[in-house]
Amino acid sequence: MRRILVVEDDEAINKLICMNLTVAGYETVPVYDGDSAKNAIAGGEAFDLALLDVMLPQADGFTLLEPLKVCGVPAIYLTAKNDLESKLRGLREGAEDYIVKPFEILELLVRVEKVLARHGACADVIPLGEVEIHPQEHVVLRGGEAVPLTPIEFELLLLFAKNKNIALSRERLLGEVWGAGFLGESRTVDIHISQLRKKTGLNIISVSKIGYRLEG
Amino acid sequence: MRRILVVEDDEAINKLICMNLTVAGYETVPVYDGDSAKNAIAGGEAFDLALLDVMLPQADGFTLLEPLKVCGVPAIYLTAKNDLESKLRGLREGAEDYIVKPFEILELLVRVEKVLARHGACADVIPLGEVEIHPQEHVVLRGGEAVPLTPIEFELLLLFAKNKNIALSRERLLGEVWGAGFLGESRTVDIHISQLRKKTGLNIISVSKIGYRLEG
DNA sequence: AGAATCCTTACAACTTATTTACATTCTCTC
DNA sequence: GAGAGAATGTAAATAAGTTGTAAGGATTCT
Repeated sequence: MRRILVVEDDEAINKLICMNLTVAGYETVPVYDGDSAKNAIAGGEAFDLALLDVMLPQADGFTLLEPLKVCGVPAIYLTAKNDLESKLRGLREGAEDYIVKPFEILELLVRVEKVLARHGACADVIPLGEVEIHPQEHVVLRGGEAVPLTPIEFELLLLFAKNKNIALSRERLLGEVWGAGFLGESRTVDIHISQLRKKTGLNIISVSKIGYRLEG
Repeated sequence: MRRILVVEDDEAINKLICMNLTVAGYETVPVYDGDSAKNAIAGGEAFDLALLDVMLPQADGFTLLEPLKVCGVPAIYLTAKNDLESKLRGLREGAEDYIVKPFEILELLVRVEKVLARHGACADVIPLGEVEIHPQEHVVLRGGEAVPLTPIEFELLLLFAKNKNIALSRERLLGEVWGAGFLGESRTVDIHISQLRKKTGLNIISVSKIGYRLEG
């Protein structure tokens, strides 16, 4: 799910925006002044997009562009004034788009959609401690280094990542990774788990008589 | 120098736009109705951007989007009416931006600049290490030397270039390069990959059981 | 007809999966 | 808490499956 930072001091407008974005299927993080916005950005939470009011208490919208750029988060400006100069400044300094209030909420949604589509390709990582899974690339990194995983190992890891801290039975693992029709009664699952542990260093715990659980 | 197609039936506005773009250092091609626009687009002249009035004699602006998309030319819509529905339609169907008349010429210039900056990287040349793809000219260079690629090889390469570092399944490759209805179950994809590797020297990695990934 | 391109076949080289086997750890009862 | 028995960990061997690529025949384009 895409996370959108909404920086807007007018509470009513902020809520309106967040509500509509939520309905449209986005996760929103509302923030009401420049400093809180800075903290949110610096705080390590990864956002896919920021909506920025230009006129803010404390830091104004423009000063937020720089830290956002560093993190690779695109921004759309909102402003009450149809002021050419501030439009130009925003766009020139790296904002992806600019919308003048009062705006139609639908137009906002479409512009959000477009900006996300343009930036979309790169926002797909599952972090797991020092390990990162990149499903699109079909690549797993450990401390920045690529870990060579076989197809079954990759599928297994993905399944564990999606069910962190949940015990998965051998039957379930066989069913989801190998497919329904697996015959040979054996220790197959255990061997692959062993390999996964060795290669990724992840804390995959055996749950006696049941199966395994990824702790994290 | 960037070439911009200006499609606008109002002669005064068209001239105004062209003049300003020219001063800003662009080459402009003014056109005054939908059919002439279609001809210009089909005529093989490569444009870097199109400014499209929505309300045109003959073809309306929307019908021009499709041929532009095929050639990879981004578009900005211009319209006299602040009409939400047409805005949404334009953006959804692939326009890069939308400007409502009367607009400040400076804002137009900045938005043109931004769209060109976004497309600049991918429209003309796609660099891939010592290999360069020129999509418009349908040419691939390796260390300055032309590499003779067959049509399928070229399409494959383009798809990989657009999805650098993303694992593409054989099914996806077959679907996008060969078209939906490909029957013969076979090793066809692998053979063409093999050729591509040999001809371009690119690092196309096999992703076991899945397909291939271009690393770069 | 000639040339280019594409697909299939075929087999070698390589990668991955499973089994076997034994060491180790865990669990549960007494 | 000790010990028997069951469950798990894992190395190595074997089996199964995938991929690389050369060669040849079919098809289309010129």
